[in-house]
Amino acid sequence: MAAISARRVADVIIPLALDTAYSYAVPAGMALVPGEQVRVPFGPRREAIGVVWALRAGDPGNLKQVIEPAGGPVFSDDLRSFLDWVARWTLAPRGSVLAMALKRPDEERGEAIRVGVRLIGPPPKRMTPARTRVITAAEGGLLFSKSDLARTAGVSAGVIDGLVDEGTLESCVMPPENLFPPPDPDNATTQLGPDQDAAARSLREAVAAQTNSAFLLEGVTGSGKTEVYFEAVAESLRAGRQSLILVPEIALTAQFLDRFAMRFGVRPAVWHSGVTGRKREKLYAGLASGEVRAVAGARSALFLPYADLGLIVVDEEHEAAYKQEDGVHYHARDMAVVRGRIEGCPVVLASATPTIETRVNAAQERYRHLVLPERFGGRTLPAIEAVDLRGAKPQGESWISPPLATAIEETLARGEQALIFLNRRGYAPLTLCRACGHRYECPNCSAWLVDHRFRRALVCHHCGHVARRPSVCEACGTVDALAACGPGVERIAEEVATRFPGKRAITLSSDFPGGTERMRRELADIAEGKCDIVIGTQLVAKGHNFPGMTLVGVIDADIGLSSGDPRAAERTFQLLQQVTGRAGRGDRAGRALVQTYQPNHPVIAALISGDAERFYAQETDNRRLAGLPPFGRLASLIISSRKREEAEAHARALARAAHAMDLRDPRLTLLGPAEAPIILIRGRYRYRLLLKSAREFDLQSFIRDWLAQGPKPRGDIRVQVDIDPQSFF
DNA sequence: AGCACGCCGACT
DNA sequence: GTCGGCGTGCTC
Repeated sequence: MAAISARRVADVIIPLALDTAYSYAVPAGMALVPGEQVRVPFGPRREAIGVVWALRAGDPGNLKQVIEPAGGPVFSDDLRSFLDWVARWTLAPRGSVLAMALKRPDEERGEAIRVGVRLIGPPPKRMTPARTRVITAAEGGLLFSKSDLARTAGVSAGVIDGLVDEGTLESCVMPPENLFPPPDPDNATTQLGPDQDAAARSLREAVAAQTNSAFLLEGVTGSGKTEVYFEAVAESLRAGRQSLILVPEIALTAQFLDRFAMRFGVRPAVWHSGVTGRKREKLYAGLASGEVRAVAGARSALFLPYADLGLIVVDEEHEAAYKQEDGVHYHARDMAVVRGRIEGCPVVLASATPTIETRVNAAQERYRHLVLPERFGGRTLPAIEAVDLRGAKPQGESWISPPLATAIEETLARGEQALIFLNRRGYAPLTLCRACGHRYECPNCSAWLVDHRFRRALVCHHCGHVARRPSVCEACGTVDALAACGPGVERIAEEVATRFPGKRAITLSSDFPGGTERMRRELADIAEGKCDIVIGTQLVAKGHNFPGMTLVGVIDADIGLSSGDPRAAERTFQLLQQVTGRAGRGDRAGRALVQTYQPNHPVIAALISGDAERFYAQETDNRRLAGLPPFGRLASLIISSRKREEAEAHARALARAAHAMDLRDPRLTLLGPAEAPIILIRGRYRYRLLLKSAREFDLQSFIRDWLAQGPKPRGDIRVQVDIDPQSFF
């Protein structure tokens, strides 16, 4: 009938750093649908697997032909629109964005055949105790996997083989294990409080309506946010649709998965970049078929090919881990909102400390704001006091002020635990020579080298450069004249050891020797009260629970306040709020002492007064006045090269190009090159040019033009664009 | 990302 | 003469 339709052309995107779709002739008789994966010839002697972005009738001319369909999940219209949108927003080639969704499962190996056995025949002629146990365990004729049956009967696999030979057991092929048992929406065991219930009802209604909307679900730790959004997940399950719960990388813990299992009877499918091999294949297949109903995943889970997405939750939406800073630069929280809009499903952003961006979106009613006002257990917040270091400066090599030292003594005397927080790894942030004043700087980044006494090394915290800690000054040759300046957690540990002899102290930082396993054991020890003092970096502020801490001491609350980042104040406030919030046990409120040279700084003052709302209001005003996000836009151009001079020269050339284009537009400011330090990451020198513009100005088209008209990167130079998180409603 | 082409210096 | 270093540009 329709012989003409045989002349079809497929526009294919290849998962490489290419933005253009390439057209291929579809051979007569090959059935293809848009979104299907295909194998195509690519270049003189290469084949590639790409995705059919569009199919159209047309003259194939002398186009190359599609080789064959390549199997795997079909990329839905929604998913392709989403990938197009992300590519446009991030100014990345579409192929690069596709590559994030198309990490091909490893070449499929044949399904491993699992052997199962079943009781069928008469007992064997010769009975033994081991054989009796097996027969009893296999009672009922059900199919058991060989290894399971051997384990439950307490015998070795040989006994089972013997029974198969006797004809008592029959061996057969096990059906493949169901890796993704369906969660049960009606498995709830706990009752929600009235506030939780009201919030849950709003979310359930939005999920049931199957239309797009965004929510900010705000509630302090312990207010039961998770239980509330679990109700939205349950509603999505009842509707037969899929749910995605995005969590910051560190939060994909057994703890979270068990909590999910408690509510739904089974754990959710898990996604992060470490999921490989057969697990990954199965997840892809299960997502495409709709069999996988709930996924908990890190930010990259946002790009998976869901068959029918009914809900996206972004847990801890304020977490910086949602921002991807290499390859395609994107913010998963914001892209989640966009995917929800395209898929037509609700998006829930949950946090105890929402970002300013999200607060503003809620205040402007782009997001619906659901608030859980109370701590569920009714636990009181700790009393927070400032220790003004201008008056109570510790003497000499000491960093613990007299008031803090006294508080620690009192705490230990009551047999309770104390947490000492300093967000600085290593022993000392600066090393200099007492004889000539020479400062040890990173040869790559011009940052100070941090003394790591435990490792006997000077380390750059920007690029990871490591040098042996010298005994002779590299500048003047004086022997043993190096002086450590300022404290890191290792140095605090040293002070704790001399001040509180006989007490057990543990230092927790990302340098923790012995890996995750040892860290887990130490954390368990802390929870059981086997430790008196914990000293830690921001690692102790998130994730791990310290049930018995009654005192928190902050050694230097001013760290982070003077950085040029527009989010520095907000981040510092949230970090300090989280860590001081660790003080207190179930039975009574704790106490937090915060050492600072700037007790009147808005961040410190807000922390002490506990008036977070006032702080956020002030900070929002500041952002508005300064034209910073979310009221203005920020973007960075990241110029990177293996050669430092190349990166620097290109940054200068781009800055000159901006002036040549007469872009001294008052709406747009170019910061740098002087303001930005060069840092070395994974062997490449990175240079950031910051661009600031007024809200209505189209930063993206400007950058696109600018990059098109400015100097072309030559050789090894790469230019990447990082558009600041925004609102999309 | 590959892969070819091309233009240079060092070798059988 | 040609082998191979890697800088540049293209892939329907």
